[in-house]
Amino acid sequence: MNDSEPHTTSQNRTEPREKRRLQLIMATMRSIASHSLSGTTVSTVSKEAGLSRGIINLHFQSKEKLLLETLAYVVDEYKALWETTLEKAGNSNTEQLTALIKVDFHRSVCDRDKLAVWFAFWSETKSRPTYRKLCADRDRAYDSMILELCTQIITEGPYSHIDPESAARGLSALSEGLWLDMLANPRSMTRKQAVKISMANLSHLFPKHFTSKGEVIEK
Amino acid sequence: MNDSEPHTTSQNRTEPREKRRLQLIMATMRSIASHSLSGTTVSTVSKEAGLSRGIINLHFQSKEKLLLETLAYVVDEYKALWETTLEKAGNSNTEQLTALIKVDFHRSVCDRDKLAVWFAFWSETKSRPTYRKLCADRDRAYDSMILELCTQIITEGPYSHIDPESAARGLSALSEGLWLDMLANPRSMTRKQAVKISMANLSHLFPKHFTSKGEVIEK
DNA sequence: ACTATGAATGAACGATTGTTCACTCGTTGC
DNA sequence: GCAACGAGTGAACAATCGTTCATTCATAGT
Repeated sequence: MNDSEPHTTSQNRTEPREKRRLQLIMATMRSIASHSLSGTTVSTVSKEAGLSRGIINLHFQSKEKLLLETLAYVVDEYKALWETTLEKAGNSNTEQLTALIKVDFHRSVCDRDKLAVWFAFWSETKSRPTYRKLCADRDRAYDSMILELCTQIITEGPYSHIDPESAARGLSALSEGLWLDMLANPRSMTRKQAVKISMANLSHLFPKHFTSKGEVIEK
Repeated sequence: MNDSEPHTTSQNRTEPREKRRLQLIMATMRSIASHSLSGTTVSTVSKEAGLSRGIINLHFQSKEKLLLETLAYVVDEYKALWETTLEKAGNSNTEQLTALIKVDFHRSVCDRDKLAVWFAFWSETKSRPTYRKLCADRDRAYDSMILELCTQIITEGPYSHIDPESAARGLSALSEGLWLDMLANPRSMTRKQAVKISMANLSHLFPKHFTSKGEVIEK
């Protein structure tokens, strides 16, 4: 009786509040990925969700708040994956750093729709302080953790010629650059290649800790 | 007599065609930087240029074409700087690679308005093939040159364990990631630091060719 | 000094934007 | 089975979008 509901299996007329909100956030990500941020309107999102235009103002007060919650969603998801992965990883600095790198290229992070969302908001941080605040939230935790690991590994090495700050910033910048390549040129940059490049970089930076094949050298 | 003309010194009523076009492209870059791409309208651009709304359709047929020419402008400027720098640089592979890295952090490339333009369009490449084509134009020349240099240096080293392709892609990804940091967080990432990080990376990658202080090792 | 030229303007257009709200309709409790 | 509730709808709104074009005005040629 009810046909052609895009992207949702069961389309009950009334869904639990939280489920609808998530559905709309997903639709927003798809819209940003396929129409870009400047082309994303209330119409494109609601059409993507298979619902009416009014639904967005019902569940989020405005389009702007929907966009903010969409950004918050990918930020929170990244942070959550990041934390659980770090807990599961071994206690050694090398294992933790390896885990951190691999999270960056985890399937759920490198989803093309999500990458489009990241860069859409990143590119607007200069003019929109609210976006910058949310992105900075992610950066802070990530940067301080990676800096701590680099500092400890440099002491362990010892790698007396390496500046911890520069090493840490270089590592995170490399991940971001590889993300951009995956977004802009997915055919020539896969998750697998990105991991390979990142781990190779680690082995050149800390040759006493990482092999050129991306393996960790046990003590 | 004639007061408050934004961003232009002499504001003759009629300017040469090419001068006006450039003025509008500059205004577009400032608008993208301060209002973001999704917030850039014909009104914001013309206001930034201190001219009327109709001026855009007069000199460019449409807003879309103005945006495309703005992207083409930064692409061409980057390529031109890139080529002249390469010509001026020494003949050795190390000097050329160093020159290539330094171009990426040249003052005119890392101008914050231009970085905003780069990322604004990059973030839309997924949904706009026209943008992707222009960006890919830059990438092609850059990537093939950097790959060639890496291949030769690896042979010279020799660095038998390094994959040229991965090394080249890692280098360009690092530059892109550092650009993003300069855009999103200009206080903690300066051009000077970016060069330092890039050159340090080079010294870890090719230790027989580059010192840890960013100097080239002469044969 | 006067006219011809074309660059620049800005009011007006239809289309589309985000938002509102009177309404419809499925669900739940009695 | 019926009434009460609330999630969802979509026509209508003012505002703004990109674009058009008759008009204005500075400049150059005679």
